[in-house]
Amino acid sequence: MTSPFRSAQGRSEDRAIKRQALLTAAVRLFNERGFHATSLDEVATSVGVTKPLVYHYLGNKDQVLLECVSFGLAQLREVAEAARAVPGRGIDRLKAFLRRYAEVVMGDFGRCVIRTSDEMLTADSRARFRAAKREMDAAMREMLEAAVADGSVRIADVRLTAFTIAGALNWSARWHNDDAGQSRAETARDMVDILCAGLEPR
Amino acid sequence: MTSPFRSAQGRSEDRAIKRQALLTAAVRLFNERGFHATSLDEVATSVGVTKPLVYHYLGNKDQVLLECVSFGLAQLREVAEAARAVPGRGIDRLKAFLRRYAEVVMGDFGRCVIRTSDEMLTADSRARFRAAKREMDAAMREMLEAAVADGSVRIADVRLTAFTIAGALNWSARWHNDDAGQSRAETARDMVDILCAGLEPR
DNA sequence: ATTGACATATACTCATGAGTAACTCAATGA
DNA sequence: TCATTGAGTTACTCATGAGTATATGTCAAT
Repeated sequence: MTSPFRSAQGRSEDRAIKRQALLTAAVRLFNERGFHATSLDEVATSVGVTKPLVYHYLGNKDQVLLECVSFGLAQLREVAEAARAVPGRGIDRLKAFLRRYAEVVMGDFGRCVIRTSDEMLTADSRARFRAAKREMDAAMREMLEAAVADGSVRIADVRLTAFTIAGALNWSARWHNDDAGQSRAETARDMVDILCAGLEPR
Repeated sequence: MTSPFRSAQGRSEDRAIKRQALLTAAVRLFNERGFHATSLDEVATSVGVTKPLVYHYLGNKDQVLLECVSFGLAQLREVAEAARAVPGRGIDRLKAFLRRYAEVVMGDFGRCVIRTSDEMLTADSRARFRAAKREMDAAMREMLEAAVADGSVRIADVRLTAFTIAGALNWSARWHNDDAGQSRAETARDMVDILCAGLEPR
């Protein structure tokens, strides 16, 4: 039982929870209807509050979107981080990375990263968005190169292979449906197997 | 030299040319700035005319977009048609199809197909758009199944493989740049090799 | 009790962009 | 030569949605 008199900390936790609820509502609507077709009014209403509150917690529409994609990109960064610690050969780390990458991309914030294209953001936010995406791309290439280096895969063109694999996984953000067919984890596993079948040396 | 007195046919050719010019201008801007961020005013101005003329030739904004994606999907349909006539094993037809598919997807109208998501269209147009996309998906699966049938590839899950390959190729619509790096044809060829390496039986 | 900080709402402003009415002008055809 | 048609324009209407000014209530600390 918590006391009804919330401490300063309690209040700021409260605020963080509300913030997150608003952010999640926003990202869901963005994914469902598209960013431009979603008004902040709708975001607010979907949580039972009014628009100015969205500005209070999250700022203007551009900032809301930036926050959503930043969150998604942070999840992807964590996935890369975690994959580096996986034991085994390069390809094992790579596969672990790709699987978890795909799982994130099928989630709310990951989907938003994929569906958001640069022109939706202001010049400022756009620069940060692109930088974070480049970082992910670099992480993917590094992992490919490490696997090449330890001989667990054979790759002619790392850059193109990275784009190809990323594209295949990213696209699941468009078609995967949680309520039908395989789960995210199953889908991710199978896609990764399909993609990596051609990488292992014969 | 054509006569300055254009015949009825000449005039309707003229009209078709102008129509196409407007459509191309529209698709380029949609790709560059995004559909919602592009006004029909800008489309008109980019060709040196005024907005009502766009309505005169192409109809409302939804119809313009539908026309763009229909054109892109028609190109893809042609590609599928042509690939069926390619001689050789199933995998040869498949590879020919995928290469040309990728090339289309890196072009103006193909890119627009990829970048357009359902919610941008009215319910009516959306239905037609989805139907055409399903048709393409079916074509891709058919080609995979044919290659499985004649033993030139081994595939565990045709549906998922189709999504995976399509995703990898579709994504090039997002990153490929005509003015830098490899040409469309080179890029397409190399992506297809990467993707098919894992399909051929060992 | 009083003050101040924060949460939340009402009720606006303002810009933008879709879509249209209505006009002009030129060529075509009877 | 006059009527018709189609190309193209100007100058609007109208809805929507981003963003804000300002009011109100509520809690916590003094």
